[in-house]
Amino acid sequence: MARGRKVNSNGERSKQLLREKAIELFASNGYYQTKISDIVKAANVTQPTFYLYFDSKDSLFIDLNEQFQVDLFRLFEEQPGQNEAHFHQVIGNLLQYFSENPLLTKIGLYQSEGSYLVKERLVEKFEYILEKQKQYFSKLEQMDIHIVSQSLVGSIERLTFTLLLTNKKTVDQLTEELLSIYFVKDELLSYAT
Amino acid sequence: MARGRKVNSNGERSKQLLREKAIELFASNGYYQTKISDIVKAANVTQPTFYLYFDSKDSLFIDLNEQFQVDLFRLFEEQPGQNEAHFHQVIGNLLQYFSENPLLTKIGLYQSEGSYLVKERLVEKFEYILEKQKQYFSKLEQMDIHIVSQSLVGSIERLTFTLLLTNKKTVDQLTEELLSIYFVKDELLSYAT
Amino acid sequence: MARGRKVNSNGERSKQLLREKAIELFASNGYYQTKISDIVKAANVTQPTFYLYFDSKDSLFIDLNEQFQVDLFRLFEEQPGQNEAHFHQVIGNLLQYFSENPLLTKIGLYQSEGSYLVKERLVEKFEYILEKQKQYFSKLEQMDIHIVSQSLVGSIERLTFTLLLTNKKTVDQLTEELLSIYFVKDELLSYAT
Amino acid sequence: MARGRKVNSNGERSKQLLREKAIELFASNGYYQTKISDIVKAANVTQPTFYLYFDSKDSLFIDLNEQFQVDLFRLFEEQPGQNEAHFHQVIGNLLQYFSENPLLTKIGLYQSEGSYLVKERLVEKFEYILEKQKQYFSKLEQMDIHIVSQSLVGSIERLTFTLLLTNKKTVDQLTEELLSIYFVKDELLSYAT
DNA sequence: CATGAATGAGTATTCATTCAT
DNA sequence: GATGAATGAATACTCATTCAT
Repeated sequence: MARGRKVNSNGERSKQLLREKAIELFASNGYYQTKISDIVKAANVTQPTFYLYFDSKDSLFIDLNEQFQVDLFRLFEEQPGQNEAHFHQVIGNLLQYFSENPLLTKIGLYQSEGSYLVKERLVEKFEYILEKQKQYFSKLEQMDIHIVSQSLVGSIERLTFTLLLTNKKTVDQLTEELLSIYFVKDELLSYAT
Repeated sequence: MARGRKVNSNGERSKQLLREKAIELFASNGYYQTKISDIVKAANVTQPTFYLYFDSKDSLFIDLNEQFQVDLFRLFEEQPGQNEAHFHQVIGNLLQYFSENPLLTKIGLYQSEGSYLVKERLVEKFEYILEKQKQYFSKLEQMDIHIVSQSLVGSIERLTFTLLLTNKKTVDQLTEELLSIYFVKDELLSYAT
Repeated sequence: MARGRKVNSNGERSKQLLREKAIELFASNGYYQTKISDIVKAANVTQPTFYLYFDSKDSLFIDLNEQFQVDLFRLFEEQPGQNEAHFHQVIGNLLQYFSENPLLTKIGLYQSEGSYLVKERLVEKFEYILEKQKQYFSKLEQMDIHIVSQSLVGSIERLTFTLLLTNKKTVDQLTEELLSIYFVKDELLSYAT
Repeated sequence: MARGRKVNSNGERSKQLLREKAIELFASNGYYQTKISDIVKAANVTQPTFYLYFDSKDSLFIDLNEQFQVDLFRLFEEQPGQNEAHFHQVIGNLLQYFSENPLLTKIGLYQSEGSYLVKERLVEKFEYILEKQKQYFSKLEQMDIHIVSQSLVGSIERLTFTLLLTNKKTVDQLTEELLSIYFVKDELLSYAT
């Protein structure tokens, strides 16, 4: 191919394309098995073009992770009222975001070596919320909130990857199921007896 | 310079040593960031020695994973009686094994790209057991067994890595907690009401 | 994004600016460590603009060297009279030029791979002059004119870079000193005895 | 070529060969125009072999320069007696070393960016010696020792490259000539009168 | 049994240069 | 006159693997 500018080329578009292809490849193959050469091949440009828009393979990966984290924790900021409905909403929002951003989620929650930090932060968020919800769910009172939070994050992670991102279950289905595992309301429990 | 067999050297010992060092390094650094040169350095032998005992980096890694899987699923074979105590025991056995084999567990459940297969198999095992236990836990009847199993595996994985392998909680503590999250017995529920 | 001619832009000015920045950078960092991107960044234009005025990095560098050489050897053309004062003047002129064009001097005498040719030509010039001055300096008669010329060029080069271009000594000081090293007049020598 | 050890191969020999070829290439082409690929081609090995023995292109270059400097300044340590003959000897030793190590000299005195430091140190050495020799050479008394030293180093450098390393003049010839330029003894001067 | 020595095949990154606008 | 966008060709360096001893 001749050197120089392509006909109809547009920088922002190229950058976006590279970013998208990188997300796809990182998500499915992981960091180490995704080569710059793969990314540029997928975007139909040459290697120097990659470096026109990104500093390095590493910095791009970090960028993607940061975007994921910013998006994710913004979900916790919108606090409506600390009532019993809150939990339902938080989990729903999380799953909704994962479902809308499956590739970024795979990267940020799976592939990244820093994903454990994200999950730790999630655990903290849940602990905070659970503490406040104790009153509504008597079951919680006899349990270790920290352990429950960790378990919950584990559940969310797994359900997301195996059932949500594979489109086997919907956000709503999983939200309901998670709630009924973790937050059987007292009244509900009584029905069982 | 001197070459050939070291004094006091012993094939089986070298192999074992290499294997141990490989496990340590794979567990803490992952597959891609563990180099053969690191392994042999840690075992104090040279690179060709590695190939004397293992076919390749990859095959050793696969070996380790297979060992983990064999160990793991043997735990499910010892079926005492399909009573209600069974579940408690299965989870206890699993956590016990993880706790006794932390490095192999990290490799087989985390670092390996094939770990998702292991977890799928775990899910199946749990589904099978859960189906049988339905009678003892009325709560289960209204839930999707597959989802519960997936969630349970997620919980186990996370609690194992964050609380068990870090020695923050004991096998018993986590087993209890897991049971009370997932299998509140009917009688227990009635206490809450 | 906006493209095309800048307001207030002027071709000759851009070319001059690029040239100046190139001289600065080549002088301080050398040929290989000066990138086109550095030059255009310093001149606040884009890379294609560079190629609007210069054929290539190499050709610009060659240009600069040629300018240096033309300037330099023009100094030898103005031959007033072949008297004993001539030498003093030639050296003074040289140092004066170096002092007034420090960057070009660094490039033409140091950084360029062709600088050895310049110095060879300088040596020849000095040989020619020295030959004629032999009569005035008996000391020269017993010496190898070629070697003395080479040595003189070495001295000039070094004193220029370490003392003249660093402003530690003036043109006059160095001229005097060089003359007293190389051309102790016979009368002066006799004073010493 | 097949992988693995070559017949009759010997590490020390390979390293030495690489070093020699590197010296040759750095000396004639300079740092930037000498590629690792050139060096290994000349030594008839592959690129990884280079890294078996050297850390990097840069570190090898630095190594060579350090060797040169150590060698060089060792010459100043053997101080026989601080008499008038000393100077003659020091210059002779220097030129002798240069003549015996032409390639390393080219690298250490020319090609290296740190060569200016070496020359500064040489200047200091000469200043020190000159100061002590003042008594023997009345000519020196009226001159600036620092300038004379700088000039001397310039002369030595130039004569070395143009006449000594090209085998146009011998160590002795150049030593004599340098001495007669810089250190016409008082008695000698009187002959001229 | 084990080592010293070497290599094939990558792999990220850089830089001068060029085309389309 | 000048820019945005892109590329060809390097280039240093790495790593798993293998041969000869």
